[in-house]
Amino acid sequence: MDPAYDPQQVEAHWYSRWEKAGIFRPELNAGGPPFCIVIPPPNVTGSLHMGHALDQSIQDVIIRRKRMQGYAALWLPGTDHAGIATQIVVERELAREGLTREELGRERFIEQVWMWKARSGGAITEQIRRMGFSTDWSRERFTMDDGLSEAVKKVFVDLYHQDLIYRGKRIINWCPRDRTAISDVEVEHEDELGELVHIRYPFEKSSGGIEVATTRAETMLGDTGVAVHPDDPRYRAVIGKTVRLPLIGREIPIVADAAVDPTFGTGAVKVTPAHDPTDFEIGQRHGLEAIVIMDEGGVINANGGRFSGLDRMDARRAVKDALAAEGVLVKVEPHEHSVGHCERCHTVVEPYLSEQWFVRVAPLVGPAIEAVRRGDIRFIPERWEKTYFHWMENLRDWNVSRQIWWGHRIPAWYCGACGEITVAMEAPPACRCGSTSLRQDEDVLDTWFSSGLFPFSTLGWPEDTEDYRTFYPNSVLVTGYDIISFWVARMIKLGLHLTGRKPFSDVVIHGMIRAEDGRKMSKSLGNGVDPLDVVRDYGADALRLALIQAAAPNQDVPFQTEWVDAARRFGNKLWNAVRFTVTHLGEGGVAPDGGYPDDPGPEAAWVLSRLHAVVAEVDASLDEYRFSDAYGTLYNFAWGEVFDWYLELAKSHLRSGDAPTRTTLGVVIRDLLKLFHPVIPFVTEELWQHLVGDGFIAASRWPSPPAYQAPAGFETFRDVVGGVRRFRAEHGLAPRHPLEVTIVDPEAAMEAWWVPQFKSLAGFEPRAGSSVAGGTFSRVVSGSLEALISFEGVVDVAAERMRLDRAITELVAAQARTEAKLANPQFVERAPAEVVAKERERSAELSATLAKLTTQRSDLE
RNA sequence: GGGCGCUUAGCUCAGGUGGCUAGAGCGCUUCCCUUACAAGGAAGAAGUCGGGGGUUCGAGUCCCUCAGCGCCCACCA
Repeated sequence: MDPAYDPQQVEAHWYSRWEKAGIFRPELNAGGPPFCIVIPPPNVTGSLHMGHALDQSIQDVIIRRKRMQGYAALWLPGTDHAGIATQIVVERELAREGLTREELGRERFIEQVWMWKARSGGAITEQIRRMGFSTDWSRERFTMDDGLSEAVKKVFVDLYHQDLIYRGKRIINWCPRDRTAISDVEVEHEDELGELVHIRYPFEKSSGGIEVATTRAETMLGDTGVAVHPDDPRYRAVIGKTVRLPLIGREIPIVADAAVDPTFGTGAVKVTPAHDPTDFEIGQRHGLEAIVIMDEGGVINANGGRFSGLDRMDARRAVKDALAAEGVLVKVEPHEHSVGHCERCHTVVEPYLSEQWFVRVAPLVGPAIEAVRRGDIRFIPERWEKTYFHWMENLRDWNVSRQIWWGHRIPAWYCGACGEITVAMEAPPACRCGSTSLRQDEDVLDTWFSSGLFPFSTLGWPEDTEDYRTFYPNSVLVTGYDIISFWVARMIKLGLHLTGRKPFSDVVIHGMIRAEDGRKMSKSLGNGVDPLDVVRDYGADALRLALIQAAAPNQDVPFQTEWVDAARRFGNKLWNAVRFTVTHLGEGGVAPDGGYPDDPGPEAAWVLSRLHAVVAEVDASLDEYRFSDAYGTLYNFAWGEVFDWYLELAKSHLRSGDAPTRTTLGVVIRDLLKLFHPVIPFVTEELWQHLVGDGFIAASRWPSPPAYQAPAGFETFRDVVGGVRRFRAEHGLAPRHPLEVTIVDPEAAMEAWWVPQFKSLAGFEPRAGSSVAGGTFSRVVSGSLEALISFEGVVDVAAERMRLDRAITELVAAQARTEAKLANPQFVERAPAEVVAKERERSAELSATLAKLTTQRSDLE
C-alpha cells in the first residue's frame, strides 16, 4: 500500500465494478424488506451543482446503509425534461445557426431537442457516477420516456373526466420573453421602487372627476371601469356614474366592489380586467369587458390606440407623458411594491388574460393536508409542516399549460365544426358531432406535472408492475426546502388522489449550500463552486464527507473548502490506519463479519465497548436523519480514540504477537470502514480489499458488535493510559513502551517507573505538558528514556506555577458552585435523584483533584 | 402585510424532551520529524451563549420583549 492516499487513483475504477456486480440493484437483497428512494430529478439541461451533491450524498448515505442492513434497497435515478429551460437552451443553439424554432417547425424542433438530449443529457448521469452515488441504472427513467409519457397522458385524461382539470380564461402569469404562461410558484417576487401614478378620470356627465392610482400606467389603456368600496362615504354619490377614459375616450362605469381597500391611495381603483387578477374578478362581478391590450411579447396591440407597437415599458412612459399633456396626470410619487419576475429569465411577468388548462386543487388539498396532519407523512425537521400547511391552505388553481413545444403535449382535441373539446389518450377519429376536422391543443404540460408523478410513474404505474407493488409508497424523500411547493406538495396531492396511497413516508428537508460569502451560489454572481472541481482536487469522498458533516439538520450552510480539506485528511488518516493494520495482520486477514474476540484484554475490552456504544449512537442518529451528528461522533471516535490511542496501545502487543489484540484491531478497523462506507464509499472499498479482500464492502453487512464490559478505569478514552498503568502496576507488570505512559491521568503518572528520574531532573512531579528546559514533557514520554535523561536544562518553574494557579482557581470556583448547589435544600429536594447524586460525585472529585494540585503547587515553592 | 428562521470561540458552525467545568473543524500559542500517517502527534489559550425582562432549585436550552440579519408566502391598485 502507498504511504499516502490518492483519491483520484482510488476513485477511478470502483463505480463500474459495483455496477457490473449489480450491487446497486435491490435484487442484491432479494428477500429483504423493500426500501425505496426516488431521486429528485435533476434537469437534463443542468449539470451537478453543490445542492445536488448534498442532496444526493444524503440519499446515498441512507440507501447504502439500508442496503448493508439487508434491505432490498432501491435508489431510482432519473432526470426531468425541464420544458422551458431545455427549450431555451436548444433555441439558443439554433440561433447560433441563424435558425428559429418557428422556421424549423414543431416536429423538427422536437427532433433537435432529442438530439441535444442524446448529446448532453448524459453529462449529469456521468456526474452522479463520479460522485459514487449508488443508483440503480437499470431502472433509470426520464420524464419524456414512453412509459412516463403514457402515465402523464392518462393522468390528464382521468383528471379531466373527474372535473379536476378544466380549461378556462383566466389571468395567469405571462412571461413576455419566453412567451408562455407560468404557474404562480414560478414567479419570484421582489420589492422594487416604482411609481404610483395618480390619474384623474373626468366624469362623463358632470364636471370634476375621480382620481385613481396605478403602478402600471399603460394598463389604463385597457380599463373598463373604476371601482370603489361600497361603504366608502366619499364615493357613495358617484357609484353608477360613468367616466371618460382619457387617451382612449371610452365611457366606463364606476362600480362598487368590496375588494377595494378604501384606505389605499385614493380609495378608487381603475379596473383592467384583462391585466390584473383582482380587476378580472371585479370585472366578472360587474360584467365589465376584458380588453387585452398587449400581445404575447408584451407589445401594445391595436386596442392600445396610438400606443400600439410600443413595448410595455416604453408605453408606460408614453402614456404618462400623454396623460400629463391632457392635464389629467395628478401626480407621480415613488412607491415601493413587489414585482413578479420569471423564475427562469427574470423578465417582469405580466398578469395576462388567456385561455389555459388548470388543475382544480381545492379537492386535492384536503387529503394532502390530512395525510401530514395525522402523521402518515412526516416532515423532518417537523417545522416544515407548518410551511407546508400554510402554503397548501392558500393555493389557487394550478395553471398547467405552457405555450412551448418541448414537453408532454396536452391530449385535447378541438373540433373545427362545433368547437367541442375531446380529451382522450389517442387522437379521436371524429368529434361527437361527426366532424373529422380536429386539431390538437398546441400547448404542453408544466414540467412539474410529470415530476409530480415521479414516485409512482417511475415504478411502472399505472401498470400494476412488480416494482410498483414492491416499492410504492417510497420510503423517504430527500430534498431542499426550496421545492416543497413545486414538487413535494404536488407529489403528495397527486399521489394520494391517483394511487390512493401516500407517495412516501418521510420527507427529509435539508438546507441550501451557500457560497463562501453566505450568499446564494449563482452563475451571475460568479461565486459558485463546481462540485466536480472539488472532486478533482480533493476526491468525491472528501466532498461527500464534508457535506454530510457540515449539513446541519435544516440550516443553510456556506460552503468552505477547508471542510473538504479536513475530510480528505481524514481519508488519509483512515488509509494509514488500515496500512498499519495490514502490515501487522497481513493482507486480507480479517473476516468480513463477526470475529469479535471472546476474551479480550483490558485495552481491547475498552475499545470494543466504545465501538459498541458508538455504533448504537450512530444508528440512533442515522435513524433520525441526523447525519452530521452521526458522522461527527464517528469521526471523533475513529480519529480521537481508535487512531490516536488504541493503535498506540496496540503496537507493543502486536510486536509480541498478542492474539486478542490482532483480532480486536482487525474487527475495529473493519467495522469503522463499514460505518464510514455510506459516506466515503470509494476509499472504504479500496481499503476493504486490503483488509478483508473478500467481496465488496458495498455489499457487506452493517456492523453490530456485541456489548463489552469496559474494565474499571477504562470508561473513557481519557482514562485509558492511566488505566493501563494502574492495571499493569496492580499485576506487577512493567510498562512496555514509552508511549503507553503518556501522561493523561497525573495520578497514574505518579506511579510510573521513570517518575523518580523525572523528579530528580525537574525538581517537581511531572504532569502532561510540564515544561522542562524549553521542551515539554510529552516529548519525554513519547521519546525514549535516553531522551529523558539527556534533559539537563533549567526547569520553567514559573510557567508551571502559573499553570497550576490557573487550574486551582478554576477548580475552586467550580467547587464553590457545586457546594452551593448541594447546600440548596430546594435543589436536593426537587432535582432528580440521579442529578443530585452526580453532583455529589463531582464535588468529591473536585476536592480530590484540588488537594492534589495544591500539593503539587506547594512543591514548587 | 403575514409566516418562519438565525444571532454561541478570531472564522464557519454543532449544542433532541432545561441538569457534570458549553463543543467541533479551521485558525492561533508552546513543544515534538515518533518505527501507519508532518496531509501527523502532545499540550494549551480563547466564549458576559445579541440586549433586557420572566418562569424555575437550576436557562445557551422554555416564555415575553427589543435590536440586527436572512428566507418564504401575499391580487395594496
